Amino acid sequence: MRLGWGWARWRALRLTGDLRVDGAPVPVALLLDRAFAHNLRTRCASVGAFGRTCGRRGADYRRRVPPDGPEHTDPRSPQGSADAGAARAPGRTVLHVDLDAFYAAVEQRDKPSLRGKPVVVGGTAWRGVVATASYEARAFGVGSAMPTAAARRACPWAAYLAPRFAAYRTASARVMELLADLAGPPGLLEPLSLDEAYVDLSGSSSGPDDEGVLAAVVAFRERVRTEVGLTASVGVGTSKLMAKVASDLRKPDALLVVPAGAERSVLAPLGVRALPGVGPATESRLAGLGVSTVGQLAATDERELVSVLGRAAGTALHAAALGVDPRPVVPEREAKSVSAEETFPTDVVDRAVLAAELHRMAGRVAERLLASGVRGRTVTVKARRYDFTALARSATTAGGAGVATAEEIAAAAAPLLAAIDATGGLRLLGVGVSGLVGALDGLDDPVQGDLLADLLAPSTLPGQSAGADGPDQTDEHGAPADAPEDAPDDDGVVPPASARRGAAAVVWRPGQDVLHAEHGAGWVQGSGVGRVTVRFEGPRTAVGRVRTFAVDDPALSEADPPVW
DNA sequence: TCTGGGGTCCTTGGACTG
DNA sequence: TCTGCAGTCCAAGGACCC
Repeated sequence: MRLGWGWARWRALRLTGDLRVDGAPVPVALLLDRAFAHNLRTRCASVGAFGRTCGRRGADYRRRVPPDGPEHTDPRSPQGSADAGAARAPGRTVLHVDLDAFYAAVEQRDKPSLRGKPVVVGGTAWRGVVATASYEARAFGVGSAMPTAAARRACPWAAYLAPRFAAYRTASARVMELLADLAGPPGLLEPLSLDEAYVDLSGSSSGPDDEGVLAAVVAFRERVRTEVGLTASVGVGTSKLMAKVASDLRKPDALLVVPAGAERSVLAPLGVRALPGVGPATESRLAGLGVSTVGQLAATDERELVSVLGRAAGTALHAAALGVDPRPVVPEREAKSVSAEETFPTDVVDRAVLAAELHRMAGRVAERLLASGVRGRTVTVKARRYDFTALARSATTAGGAGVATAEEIAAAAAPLLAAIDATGGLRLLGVGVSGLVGALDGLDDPVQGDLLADLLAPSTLPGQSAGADGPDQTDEHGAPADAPEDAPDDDGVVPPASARRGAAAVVWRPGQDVLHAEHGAGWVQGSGVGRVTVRFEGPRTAVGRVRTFAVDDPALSEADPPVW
């Protein structure tokens, strides 16, 4: 790694130049804050060796890159991004944030005795896999999706823990709040999971290596460290693809910037698995074409890729290999399906037992559908046989009503289960609902009466209603979570911070319909009588719906006092 | 050796419809 | 009335992600 470096004014060690990846020079800007720079010096003999500390993924990545590396045509100077940044046109600035070994890191944070020791979070039953392994455990070859039994053989002295999702959700929510602060009014925030998110800062920057952006990201990482007690890897680039690749490239606890114009030269030496969407099957097919690196993929005729991978994957992968990814950062994404499934401790043959399990899981699905205010048109029963073969049977309900209750789901699923051959036993059974339609869909404004009345009811006011079913409202120390800084809502209106968070139990009664959202968080926003936005959030963040209604009711306009 | 749970998206092929 | 065709919907399965 040939680098120039210096302490930037935001208290970070800034390294710029060519990162040599198995012989191929890759221009990058790498920002290390003080704490990580210290770790780097103490853990590694040289900067060039620090990939060694990154665990299994780093080792896999190196194996996939051929020793001679692909052709490299980067015209940039070793001085790197800053010079180049001044010469190019403004482009998108996208961040990918990934909390390092998230579940295990939360456990180590909350249980000091586990710090510095191998920790494995996942299924602790005989049939289970690893959800997350701490980096100390990864050093022994334990990785995600590995069977728990295999992990125990590889690292028997690790602490094996069952997941504590409530703690993870609390930590994730706090990090997302910090990210929302980072994004600011012009930025877009797209959570992907509890531990990952994209942020689009295009509106506030001139490019990925804009100094203002980098200072803000360094400050964000410091807040994650001090306020949440976790570390985050951040990639910054001109697209989701480049941001994601950058954050994966040097985790954990690193900030890697790919300047505009450097996309192809950064991607070219990487193995094809570095591209999101390339798994074992696609990697194998590409190997059949003699393609093992992204550079080779970029040089492959797109028609050949389409013939092997299909139209969508072929064209998308070819574009990705060229560093092209136009996907926008989308702040609001509605879930498209809700499902529940379970692997039995031992294979089940008894039809009555299977039916009872199916009904129980239908109840779990129904709870989440109701909490999110949606119904589903298609019911799918999924099974895995004793020999691990998987199959699914689905049916779409006639008419537009769909299903939502446990009884409706179970009734639709029963004939699908009956069509499944359970001879020899099933090891897994699941039921899901897709083709979701919101209970609020198709209704015209204005909404009268009960909706707003319920929103204004004391039990729904933020800070007054955190019931047992509400979301976690405390930080990791049990103290009340801070409200985020005031920020304009959709209409540019700034409601009081104290009114923006709450565990609202929203009940809506337009006509005969009743929508309960008390199983999730009802996040109430508003700018006064006349407009109310309700964000329904289910038990999983993936299930969320937002609707805005104009409220046209003279009686309500006299509500005393308006909440905000 | 053993392989979770909850998702998304895509492809393929058949049925249906105009 | 029959056939061909294109478009759409649906079912099933595969691949991938975290």
